[in-house]
Amino acid sequence: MRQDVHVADVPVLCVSCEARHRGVCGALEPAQLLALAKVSHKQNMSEGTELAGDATRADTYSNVLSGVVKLTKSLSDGRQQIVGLQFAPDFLGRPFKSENEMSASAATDVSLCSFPKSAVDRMLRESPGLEHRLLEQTLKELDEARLWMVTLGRKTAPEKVASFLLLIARNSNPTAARDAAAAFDLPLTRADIADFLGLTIETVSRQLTRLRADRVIRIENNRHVTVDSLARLAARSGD
Amino acid sequence: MRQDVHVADVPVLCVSCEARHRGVCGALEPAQLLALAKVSHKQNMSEGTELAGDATRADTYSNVLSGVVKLTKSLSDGRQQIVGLQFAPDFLGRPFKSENEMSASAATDVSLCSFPKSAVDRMLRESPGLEHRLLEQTLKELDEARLWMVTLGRKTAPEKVASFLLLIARNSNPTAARDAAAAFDLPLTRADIADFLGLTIETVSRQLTRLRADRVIRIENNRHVTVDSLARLAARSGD
DNA sequence: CGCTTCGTTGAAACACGTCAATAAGCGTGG
DNA sequence: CCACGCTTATTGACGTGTTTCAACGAAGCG
Repeated sequence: MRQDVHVADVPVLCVSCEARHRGVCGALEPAQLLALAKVSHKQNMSEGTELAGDATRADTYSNVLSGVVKLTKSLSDGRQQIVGLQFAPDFLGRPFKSENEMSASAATDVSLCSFPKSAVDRMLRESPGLEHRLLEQTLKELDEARLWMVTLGRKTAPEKVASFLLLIARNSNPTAARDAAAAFDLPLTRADIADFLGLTIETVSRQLTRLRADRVIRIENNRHVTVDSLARLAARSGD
Repeated sequence: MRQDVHVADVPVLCVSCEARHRGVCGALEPAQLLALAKVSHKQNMSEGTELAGDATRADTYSNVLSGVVKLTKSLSDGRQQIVGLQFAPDFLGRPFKSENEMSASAATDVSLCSFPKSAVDRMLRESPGLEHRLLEQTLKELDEARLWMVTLGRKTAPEKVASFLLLIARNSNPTAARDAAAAFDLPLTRADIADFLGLTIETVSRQLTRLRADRVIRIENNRHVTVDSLARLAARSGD
């Protein structure tokens, strides 16, 4: 049985919030949670909304409550690379810097819980537990980023697409067995997938049809993917 | 004037150590530094030494005092990707995990200051300042990793090689002006550069000779590089 | 029902990889 | 100091996976 704080102590906003358990808010004392809830607000953004621009002033942090946020970096001539995907209950924002160094936008419809940067920064100074949670998430993201660097640098197009599908499959059902089946909606358009994998739209499309022709996946309505054997998909992911 | 702790309070080992100023040790109280120094030891490793294997037990952390450490990940068929380079005074090791998830090896001759994992983990729990430093370094590494993802995913071979040279140039002289000249030794072999850029040795070599033919760089003894104008090099790096 | 966006498919171009030979650097020992 | 062998780097010719360019199809939306 989980020892939970008495519900009466928990702000309404936070009662059923995932971030209070698995996210950074879990590190806060009831009093702190209350203080933070007073200045935070939930907001729903629709697909495509720009949440933060590259090199713009960042004055809020957020928790992702649902949906997927993509972190993007661009070269001057317009080439883009998605450098991270944030799922619930990930924390969004770069502590200790006042400028964003990448742009964040809603890959799907998302709902966020946003806080003024200053309030969180203050708590960060007062509450080591919060900083600890943040360190753990940051280390997790660093691990993921480095893992993806292998995909970007050393995998072939077929392997890249398989790796991407596996990533989404695992994220949409973290507890699924290694050799189970899976079904999920792709949170990204073909263009986004291409930007995430360092490929072109056309190559992504070709690899998807190839996986479909080989009966590794089925696709309905362009977005819904069914995988009968994750193991068979994993066998094509290179690692 | 820097307010420094009286030298008498500082362990001999640490007196002239860069990590005490710019590295994580700067967060420690004199007493903690002393305690840590008792269980730490300096060691010199020659080029090529394996410092930590993928999926092996990690029981020490280290500070890089000099030289360059490369962090590598491999696919099952032997393809390799360097996912990070650590320079002095970077901290080496993955807190909160007992297994390494990548291999670390000495790209050049390196000297390290190593500590038992348990001792640092204890201090981490007691000293929020240490965890803060670690969070800042981790965030810095995450920024760098994501920046490099753009290089891996979206840049051409000529741009990749130019980006690499810029990275090394900036790291060997962080204060150099944007349009200054630079001269440095490459800390990596061509094979390592290829593994860092997601290219083959041959392509790296060709791009280097092309930069040389275009008089952007000069190379002596395969390792020593001279750049007359960093701006001209940067113009070829894509961003 | 047309318009627009998104995805698929094909043919051709090209950047990078592969394979193979040569050259250069470097430590070792005569 | 040069000869030798070994490793590392360069260069060339060729092959191919991915991109590019272009046309077409499908789905969403006013």
